[in-house]
Amino acid sequence: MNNPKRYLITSALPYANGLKHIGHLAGAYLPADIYVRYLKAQKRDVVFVCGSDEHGTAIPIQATKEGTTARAIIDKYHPVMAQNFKDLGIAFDIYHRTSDPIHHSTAQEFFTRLNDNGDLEIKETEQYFDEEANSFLADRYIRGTCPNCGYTNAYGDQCENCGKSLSPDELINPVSTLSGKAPVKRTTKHWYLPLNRHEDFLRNWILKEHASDWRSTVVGQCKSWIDGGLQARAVTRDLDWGISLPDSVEGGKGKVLYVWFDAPIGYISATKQWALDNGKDWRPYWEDKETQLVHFIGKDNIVFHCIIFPVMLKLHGNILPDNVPANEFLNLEGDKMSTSRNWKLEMQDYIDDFINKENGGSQMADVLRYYLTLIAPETKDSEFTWKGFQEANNSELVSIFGNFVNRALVLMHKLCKGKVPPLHADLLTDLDKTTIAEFQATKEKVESLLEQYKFRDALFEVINLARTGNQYMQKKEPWIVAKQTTENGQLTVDAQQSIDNTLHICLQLCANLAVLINPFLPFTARKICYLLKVVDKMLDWENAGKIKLLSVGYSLRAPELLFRKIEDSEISYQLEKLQASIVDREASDVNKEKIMEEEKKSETSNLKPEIVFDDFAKIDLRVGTIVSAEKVEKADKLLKLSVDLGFETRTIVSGIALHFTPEEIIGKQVTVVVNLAPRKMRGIESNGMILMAEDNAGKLYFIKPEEAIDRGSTVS
RNA sequence: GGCGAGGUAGCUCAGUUGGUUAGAGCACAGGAUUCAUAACCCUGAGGUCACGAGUUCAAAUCUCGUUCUCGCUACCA
Repeated sequence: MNNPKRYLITSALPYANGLKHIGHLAGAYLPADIYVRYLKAQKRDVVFVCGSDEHGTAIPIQATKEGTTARAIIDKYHPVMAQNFKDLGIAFDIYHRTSDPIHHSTAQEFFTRLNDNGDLEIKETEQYFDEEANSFLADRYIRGTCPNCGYTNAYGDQCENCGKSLSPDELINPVSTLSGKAPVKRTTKHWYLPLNRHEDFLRNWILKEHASDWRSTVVGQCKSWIDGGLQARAVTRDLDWGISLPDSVEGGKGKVLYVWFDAPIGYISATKQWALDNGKDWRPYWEDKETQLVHFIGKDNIVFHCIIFPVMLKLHGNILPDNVPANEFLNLEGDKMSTSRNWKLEMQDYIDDFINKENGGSQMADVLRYYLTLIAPETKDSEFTWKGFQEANNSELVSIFGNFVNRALVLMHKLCKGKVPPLHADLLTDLDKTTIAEFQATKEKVESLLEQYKFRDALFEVINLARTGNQYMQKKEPWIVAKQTTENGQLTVDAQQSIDNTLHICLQLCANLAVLINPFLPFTARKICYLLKVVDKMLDWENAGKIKLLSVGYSLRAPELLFRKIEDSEISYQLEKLQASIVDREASDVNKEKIMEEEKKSETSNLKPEIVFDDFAKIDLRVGTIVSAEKVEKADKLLKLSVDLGFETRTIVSGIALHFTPEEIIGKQVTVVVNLAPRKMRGIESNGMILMAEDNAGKLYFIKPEEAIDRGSTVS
């Protein structure tokens, strides 16, 4: 969109169940903030919204973990996250929260409109129900054995141990965390968003219209989803934490909006609240086609912001995003960042260790902003290393940028009496002119790159201008020129004029640097303004490229350093701290194992319901011998076995391929449930089930007779 | 297993529609300098563009295969 009337910029709503790390910052918040600061410096009409995502089942779960209420959890994390962003210079126009009444009403209205228009479908499904607690169970309230790694305490939506995402049906031996009992299946009614109806729209909109201006990772992932077949997606849940369905909806009692549905609507309600606070009208931002909507997110959020939310917006009659510049992931010191594995650098930790220290201050926020922009995962996963952080600071921010500003000010005080020297226009050399021309050239490059969301390259251009400044100063050598004195020790007129021109240009360059660096390093830009004794208004983007930002004869402040060096000791401290967190984690693993053991014990007292002998007798167990085994094609975990039971040889499909190779199990005797109803897996009919035992580590063992016995022997 | 993104100098990354000797910054080496935070400036070294075929006058770039990393997704009685 060329020259839109107004901009609406969003950053992914962080989930209010814990502190966020610098991967989140680099992915969704920092680039958005840079973009917004750039637009605002251009005096564009722009609103930057974000807020805490406070619904979903992880919140009450976290509450249980911390022994408190869901409300207390969000009230605890929301202000901390808001403060973290503020400390790091992320300047949202509003940092809202989805627990706010205005959000509840907005989300309910949104649902109602879609429902009234017939854009939702209602389906009845079976879901796990806890009879004792008299409640349907959200995925997170069901725990059981992970089918992937055998971890016995996996959640219904994801296994914390191996990270695999699950559905409750996949869990082995599911247990309700409310009562500790095994849940039962019960029918329930839910509203669905039929994405499948919108395939043509999505194909056209993403794969055609935005094939070239969206990032390839984003288009690729969307294509993958669309080609995979779009499914109707449940919009409601049986849960008590979240946004209730409107009372007017029949059969909606006890149900809430699924968090994925309400969260992005949070962008809208945040805009409403901002408008209320500022006496504005929120509607044009979401309804006028001349608004450019941009969502900044991490790659894990692509599907929601490019497929699901746009469908919702279209149905509801809102504008669609103009771009969704999703970032890839940021790794840390050679490994993926992960909250559960404790391998991370939280914003709070950085703030504590670098900003809120004696030698810290908000300049240190800019250092992090600088390095994260430098290594931003714009096209592929990238890596944060403490060594890289130190080098970026010491050899670029300190040595090139900070040093240029400092030497310009120091020389000015020494050679120009602390005042901005005049510019003798008739004496400008070619070098002076080309250097001045660089101001404007850099401005244009930065603009062009920022508008393509290429933040890393844009920042490089600014630093490069500082580098140009150093080169310029080196060639002009004002400190040498200052030695051209007359016999009585006075500086010659020529020499003074040369020095005047050189330093005038260097100082104007400093002012330009402040304007250009402002979107990236806002604290630094303001500090330069302070040193140059100009008001922040100078930072308006239209001033970039100009040579008349500072008035001749104006006296400036004594130089102060913009950045300090980061010592080796600070880096090694951080590395040790990171290593220590793993040790902690291992210690907590030991605890986890203890917990698991205790849970195992409690499982023995929490057995499955009692059955009578007849129930057991229904099961026909036989001993058989595996005569052949092969991997099932297109399945990682399945082996197709032929088992000789004496009276017949059967085909049985078993999910043990990750534990055993076909060769090593041929000839083994096994125990088989022979009267289990046949079931097709990956197109192959399985006629029975091999009995396996599983240890704490998730390792599988065959249940078999101590000595080889006749095939077909019964087991009872 | 399927799909998507990626693999380019020691490190972090660029390489537009295939077109001379593949680029930048940092780190490294040598030189110069001293206004400046042992900073700056100049010069240099460095890469079988993951691997193997193919198309072409010409391939980092296009096609096919192999392999590794990350993400999404399927199979688990």
